[in-house]
Amino acid sequence: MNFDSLGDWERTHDCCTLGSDYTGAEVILMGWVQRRRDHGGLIFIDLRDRAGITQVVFDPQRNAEAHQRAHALRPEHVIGVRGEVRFRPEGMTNPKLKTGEIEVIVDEYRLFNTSLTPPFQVEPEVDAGENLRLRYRFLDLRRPNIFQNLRTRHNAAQAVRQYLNENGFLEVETPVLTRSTPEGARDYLVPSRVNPGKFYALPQSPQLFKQLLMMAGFDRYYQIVKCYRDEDLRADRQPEFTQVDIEMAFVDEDQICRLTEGLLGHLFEKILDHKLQLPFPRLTYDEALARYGTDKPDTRFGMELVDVSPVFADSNFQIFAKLIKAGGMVKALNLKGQATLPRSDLDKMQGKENLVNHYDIQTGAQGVAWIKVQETNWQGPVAKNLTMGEKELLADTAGLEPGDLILFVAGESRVVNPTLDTLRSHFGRRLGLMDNKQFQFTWITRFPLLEYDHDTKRYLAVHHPFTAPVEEDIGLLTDHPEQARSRAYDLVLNGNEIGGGSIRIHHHNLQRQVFQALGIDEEEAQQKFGFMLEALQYGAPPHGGIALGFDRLVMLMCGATSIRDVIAFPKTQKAGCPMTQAPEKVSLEQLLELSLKLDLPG
RNA sequence: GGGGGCGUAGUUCAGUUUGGUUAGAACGCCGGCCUGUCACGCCGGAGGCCGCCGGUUCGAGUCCGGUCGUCCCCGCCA
Repeated sequence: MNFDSLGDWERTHDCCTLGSDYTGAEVILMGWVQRRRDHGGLIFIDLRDRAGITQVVFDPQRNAEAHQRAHALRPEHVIGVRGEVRFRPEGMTNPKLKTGEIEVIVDEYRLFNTSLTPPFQVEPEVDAGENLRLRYRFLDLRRPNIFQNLRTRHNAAQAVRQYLNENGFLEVETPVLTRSTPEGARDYLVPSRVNPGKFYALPQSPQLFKQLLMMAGFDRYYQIVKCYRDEDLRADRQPEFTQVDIEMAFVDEDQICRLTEGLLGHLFEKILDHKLQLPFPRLTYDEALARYGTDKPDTRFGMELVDVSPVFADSNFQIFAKLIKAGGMVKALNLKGQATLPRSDLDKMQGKENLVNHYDIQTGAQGVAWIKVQETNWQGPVAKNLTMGEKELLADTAGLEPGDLILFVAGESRVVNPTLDTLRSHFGRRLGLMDNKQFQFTWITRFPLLEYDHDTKRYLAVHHPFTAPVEEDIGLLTDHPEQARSRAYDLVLNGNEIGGGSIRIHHHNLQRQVFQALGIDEEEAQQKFGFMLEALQYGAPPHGGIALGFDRLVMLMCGATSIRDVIAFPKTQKAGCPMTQAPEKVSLEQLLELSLKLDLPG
């Protein structure tokens, strides 16, 4: 096959622009062959570029040679055409195309390149397995739907920059090769050739650097930045991901929340033409857990959890009564009007195995009890064991009406809450209460500062070790560290954690006190965070910030269900890239240079 | 580390429950015909290590064990 060179051709338009007001114009278009409809006589080509599709026509009477050659065109061949824009004949317009009123009749055509038959069809409606799509990502990215997502991502990044620039923020880059920090996620490590036996770590976030920028007096910093965490993947987790990282000096929680709300308001208006309701509602961590069973509630729908322990504490329903006496609780989920739910669905909630298999509940819950509330009687095994008074109390507490189905889970809070959270999400989705055109933000505040880790038998920072405790709780650090609340906040959107931050510690003594509570002794603190402790002694201003998960945010804005759909070249669940085959072995020479020796199991 | 789903033509899938002729469909691909199609149409054709290894069996796509890949989830993710 002979290829043509570009020659002196310059594109005049993209494949989305031309319409009836261009008729008669001579244009040059370039792009990929989407489809060929070869009538033997006329040949129609759908020409595609990133902007759209334009139909071009090869007519033997217009140019016999071009028409003859066009028989050989195949999907994904790369061509340029010079021709005239003309109206389509009466009744031949295609309302599905933006350019559907016109077509380009070809006077001259150049074949720039051919394509092998693609492993999957490069069309929006044809689905292909994700592994194949990632292996041939360059083809997958030609499809308009995934390209649109990345365009939205680009626009979103620009809108973020615009807003923050206008609000006095400086974008500052921080190192990607830095030192390993002992707290938090597993680090990605990079061996140092010039310092044998020593390693850099890729940053889990620019946390320390952005605080140091505040200490440097930069006042307002931001960065759209890659972060790296060597943990297992999920639909909304990649080993490298992007944060909108923000830090401000001389601010408290309110100011950071307001700034974030302004930023997101700007972003949603600019990108989706969607006006957000500001300010966002706030829930304390304790409230969120009580009402939704999770610290990242989906507030697009109600269906809140109700603590019904008082109903059962002294009831004849022995299973529940005993669990409560043992320090447990009974919480309920009132599914309004769902008394018609088939018995089989309820049977699938009985027993650990059923819950795992049918509801993806892996909390260790033994089962879910239920009552179907009818006009005259209440159905279900629980109802029989309740007195009239208990029934009244229950109806009152849970707002029961005829036609309702109420689900109960009893036990320790760490089982009850996540179980009901999963059930609430399950039915929220199933009953169509999760409208992904709706964007419900919620702040979650007042997280615990520390939590006890049973494995390492010490306290760990819930957020990170530089988070300030609530002032009146500082006294608790020595004797009841688990009771101290933090000045941390998360931002939740439709049940997804899309951001989090805190007011930081800016006093040397308090930082040492928190390290102490974390079981980090003076020597270790000096060795690992010495530079930070030092900086705190040279006039550190009050400061705080937030980091937004940019991938998740864009995912939700695009209506996607995985952040892989908004990342150009994402990784699979085993953190591999099917296209480049990364990660891959390296040569012995490379290892030697780094003073490394492999010691593989098996 | 653990639980669950999937793996069959280039692709998306059916077939596996209950083992038994030559493993099917659609789209795609190849050849031919076709001057108004746009999911073009019509005729013809090619295309299979049923993920891999082992076992049970007279016989395995189908049953059993293992393994690899992929997806969802738990743990983990300051």
